[in-house]
This record gives sequence, structure tokens and C-alpha cells, in this order.
Amino acid sequence: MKDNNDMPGHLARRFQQIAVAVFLAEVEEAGFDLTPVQYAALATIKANPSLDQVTLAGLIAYDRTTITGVIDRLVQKGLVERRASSRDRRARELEITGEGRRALRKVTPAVKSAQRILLRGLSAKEGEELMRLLRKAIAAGNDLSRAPLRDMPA
Amino acid sequence: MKDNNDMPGHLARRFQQIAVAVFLAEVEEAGFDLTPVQYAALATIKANPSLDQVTLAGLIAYDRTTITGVIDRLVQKGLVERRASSRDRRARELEITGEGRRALRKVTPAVKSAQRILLRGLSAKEGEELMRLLRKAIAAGNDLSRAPLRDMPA
DNA sequence: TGATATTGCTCAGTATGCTGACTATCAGTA
DNA sequence: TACTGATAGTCAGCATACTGAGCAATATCA
Repeated sequence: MKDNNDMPGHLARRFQQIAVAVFLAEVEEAGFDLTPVQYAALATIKANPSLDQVTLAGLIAYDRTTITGVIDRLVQKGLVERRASSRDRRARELEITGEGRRALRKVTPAVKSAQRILLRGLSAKEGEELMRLLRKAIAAGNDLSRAPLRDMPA
Repeated sequence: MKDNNDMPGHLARRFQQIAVAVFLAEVEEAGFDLTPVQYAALATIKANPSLDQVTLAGLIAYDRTTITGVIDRLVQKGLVERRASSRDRRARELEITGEGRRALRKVTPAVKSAQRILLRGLSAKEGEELMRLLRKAIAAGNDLSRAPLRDMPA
């Protein structure tokens, strides 16, 4: 435990640091200006029409206070619309715009490329194993962060 | 690739998110107010007397612009001293204080505990394998981020 | 129904992390 | 030595993430 490299927490930070750098580089090369967080939100909004912000946050494990700013920026870029819910006047319904759909479609190859680059030091089998172990560790720790992953409410 | 759980980048973010939450919770329970970043900096400053900021950044893979604020806060807490270097008037030499040493010693059990909790969903063998795969992927991607890990200069 | 608790969202404040720009200094070389 | 390039550090600006507080609206239950 002397070395940082023996600390899973340090390795987590480094891996995430590289993941973000690779994502941004690939997406920028494809001519887009989207962060990993914005991409995940946009994809999830597209897959779940009329989603409210809290449910969105749960689906991708963001803090609800973080989501506000992320949506602000997606709205400002014209990729998402935010409107009051008719059923619950506290809630906002989110909808992807046509431009949002186009951006999502066009940027997807860059996102996939980023995932490949992130695992480029590993064999296919090792990459699978890494993902399996991460999923398992994350599942066990899900409720330890303020922003746990949550299912769609019934 | 439909699911976020198939994206290593997403898993990286979640794992790091949980790692930080666990770290802060354990450290706070031990009665300290130190972030993961501050802890790593403090431990590295202790291990390398008269370190300058750029070398410190390289040893723990921080951006040099991030280090400035981290050191500011460590200095403000009285855990580190920052003084001008005599050899190079551009550089600042960093030194841990007595209080910094005490804090580091007392907080170490909490840090170790956090690492165990982070891997609590995995067997010992799986934990080792996860760390091995992370190290391998990180090594292959080291130069893809603006703040790569660097060795001590000779 | 009326009091209470909960929920959806926002905001202020703090701490990473990054880009890009700038100053001061140092190092190498013509 | 004067010029050029590289280096150490800081700063402004932007985007996550979090804590804690607050407001408005809804849900629950005595």
C-alpha cells in the first residue's frame, strides 16, 4: 500500500481521467462539442421520452444538483427541450430535439471509438473481464454515493 | 453498446464516483477533512522532501494548474509549507509540516479502510485482477491525458 | 380536511480537472 | 552576450460533482 498503484481509488481516478480525455478528443475530432456527461444524458433522454430530471439522474447515476447544469447546457445548445410537466407541476419533462437526434447519431461512432481506445492496452478477453469486475464492484458500492444508479420507476 | 454498462468510460466514472464517496466518508468518520487528491499530494510531499510542484504533479498524474489550488488548501490547513526554491527562482519547494505528518499518520487507517470497502463486492483474487487490469489499461493510455504520470527526474 | 412528510428542482458554496494565456525565469546557442 | 525556446507557476473561464439549504407542489395519513 506504499505505492499509489496499489490503491484501487487512485487507479479509479486515473482510469476515469484517461477515459474523459479520450472521449473528448474523439468527439472533438468528429466535429462535436459534447462531454461524456452530456452524451449520456442526451442518449438517455432520447431513449425515454418525457423523462423528468430526477429519473434521468437515477438512470445514469448523476447527482440531481449536477443534472440541472448539464440540462441547461444541452438546452442552450438546442439539443434538448425542457418544459413543465402537466401531471406534476414540480417536475420538468425533457425531450430531445431533431438537432439532438442528429448530433447523437453522428457522434456515436466517435463514442464507440473512444471506448475501444480506452481498452487498447488489453486483449478482448481482458477488456471483458475488466468490465465484469467493474460492474461487480460498482453494484456492491452503488448505495455508497449520493447519486446511486436507479431503475425506471414503474 | 446500447447499455451504459457496456461502456468502459461509464463504468470508469461510476467506479471513481463511488471511490471518492467512500474515501470522504471514511476520512470524515476518522475526524479529518481531506480529499483523495489532498491525501495523495500530502503523502507524496512527505515521501519526497523539497519537491517542486511540477514534479509532484507528474508523480501523481495531476494537471499542473490543478495542483496550485490543492497546495493552496493544504498550506491553508497548515499541513504543507510552500517556499521559493533557492536553485530555481521560478520553482516552489514543498515541505510537509509536523501537523501534516501527524494528520497523515492518523488518517492512514481510514484510507486503507476505504480501499477495502471499494472492493468489498469482489473476492481477494478478483480485487487483485481488477487492479492488474486497471494498471495495464492505464499504462497504455497514460499519454492520452494532459496530466500523465511521470517518473522522478534524475 | 389538515398537518406532516416527501418529492422535484434550484441555488450558493467548495473542490477537482481541464484549456489557453500570461509572467518570470532558465537554458542553449548563434 | 543577445536571441530563442523551454520551463515553473499562476490565472481566468468552463464543466463536472458534491453538501446543504430552500421553495413549491404533491402525497400520506390521522
